[in-house]
Amino acid sequence: MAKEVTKREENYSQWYNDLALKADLAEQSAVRGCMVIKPYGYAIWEKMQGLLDGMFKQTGVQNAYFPLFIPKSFFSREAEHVAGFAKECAVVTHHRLMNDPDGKGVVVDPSAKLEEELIVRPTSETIIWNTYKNWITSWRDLPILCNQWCNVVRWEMRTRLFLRTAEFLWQEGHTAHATSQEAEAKAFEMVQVYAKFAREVMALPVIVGHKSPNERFAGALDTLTIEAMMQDGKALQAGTSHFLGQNFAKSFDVQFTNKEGKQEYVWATSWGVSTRLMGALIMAHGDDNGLVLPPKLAPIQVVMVPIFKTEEEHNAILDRMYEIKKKLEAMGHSVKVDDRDTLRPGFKFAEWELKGVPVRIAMGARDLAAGTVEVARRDTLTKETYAVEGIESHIHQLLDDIQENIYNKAVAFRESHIEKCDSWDEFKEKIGTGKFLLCHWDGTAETEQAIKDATKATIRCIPIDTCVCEEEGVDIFSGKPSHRRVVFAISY
RNA sequence: CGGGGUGUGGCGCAGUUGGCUAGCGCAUCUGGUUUGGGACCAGAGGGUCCUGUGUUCGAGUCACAGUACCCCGACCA
Repeated sequence: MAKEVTKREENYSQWYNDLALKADLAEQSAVRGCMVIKPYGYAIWEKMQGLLDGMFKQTGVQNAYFPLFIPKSFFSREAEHVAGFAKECAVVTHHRLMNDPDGKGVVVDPSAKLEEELIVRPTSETIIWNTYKNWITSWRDLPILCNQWCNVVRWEMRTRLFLRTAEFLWQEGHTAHATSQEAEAKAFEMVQVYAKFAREVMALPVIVGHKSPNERFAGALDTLTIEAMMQDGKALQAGTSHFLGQNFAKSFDVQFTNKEGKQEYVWATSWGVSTRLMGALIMAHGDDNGLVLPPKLAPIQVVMVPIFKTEEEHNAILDRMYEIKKKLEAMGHSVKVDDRDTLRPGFKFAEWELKGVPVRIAMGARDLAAGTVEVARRDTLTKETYAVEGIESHIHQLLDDIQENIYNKAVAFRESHIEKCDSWDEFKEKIGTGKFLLCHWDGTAETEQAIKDATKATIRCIPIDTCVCEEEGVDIFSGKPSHRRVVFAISY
């Protein structure tokens, strides 16, 4: 069958790659560093999109769309921002192809050189702020709360399926406010939206916190993040929300007349999550049998596999299954009846497990006679037999249980891989073993850099809600006084 | 861009000190038997051995160059 997924212990990278490819989520594209998201994988992304979008709208955010191409000159407006992105951009230099005069194929027409090069957006702050300039004149125009779902391109040196591809899908929210306080509050509100989504929908426990100055987004005054732990103990930044201050407003000269009639620069935020969340899902919940999807994101929540010997038997079982399907669908669940008569049940079981379907219902001749079904849950790989009568309410409850169990399992994993650490020797020893370490830090970039150089570990965040970290102590590296612990980890 | 590795039917691989008709497993197709955890038997189809140059009577195998991909760093959502 060659469908088995590599064991996690042997090579985590390989395991992850196999899982993403074999579970039918994606495949490597012919274009370097890019990926093809297959229908099954995209269905999961669509669910994420839909649920997130609903949450955004509840906070007053509206969707809009801005151009893919950004004139090169826009990037030179915000000095810090360009330093963060200029090195890894795809650049459009020509607008026409021609037949190769020397032979076959096509070449770039040298006469079609662009006056000014266009950059394929790596993020849209610049073009959006250039646009906002036209939208904002008075305090009455504020706030502007826009989000766009789009693709962006960053020419990364090394790519990794879902986690770091040259092109990826994401949403980027960009807001404009009259006051610093309002903008900061918005940045905070949005990171909390991400945390809620991660915890309640993705069943992914995350730590919310501030980034250290070193790890901040290029051009931001403050970056808020949700940090998740993968099953190898490494950290993954799953979403960010930035308080941009007046940096972009000043670069693009976006001023408004306030209530006192004075000109003032606008305050900004931006925030985003990407298809990297798909990577988080795979790495946080997957096991050696394949993907484990939280019911709220599973494109198929319940799969039904008939077990039969004859066509009559098959049809009889399918009839019963469609009845159950109808009831479950009426309750809002997505159900698939696997009526393929060319494959054996064992094959189907393995295949749906690989794809992470939360609940499987099997029904054979014995069940048909007894009025029962076999219900298997993906998260625990356990099976139980139930009466068909009233099965739908049981399944309904079971899906909730699975959602909760997957989350609890991930929380338990994280709790067992996170600890306080107050000794530098201990830190060096433990940080490489797949743990988050809560340590005192003196707040300086120098210390952070020194620790990174020595161990590759970075400050993932200065947590604000997950653990009690406000306490006096001394920096683990420098020995200087510190008022709180921060999260150190090796990251993706 | 540095260090390492790999390119052989759709996928995964073997191929000895260069040797005669390039193999194996999976997948595919046909027929039959099967069907409560990835079926079995029989038969069939499918290859510019990454590209180029060289060495040689003879290259999948050796040399050089190029190229693609993977892994480890630096960079990053």
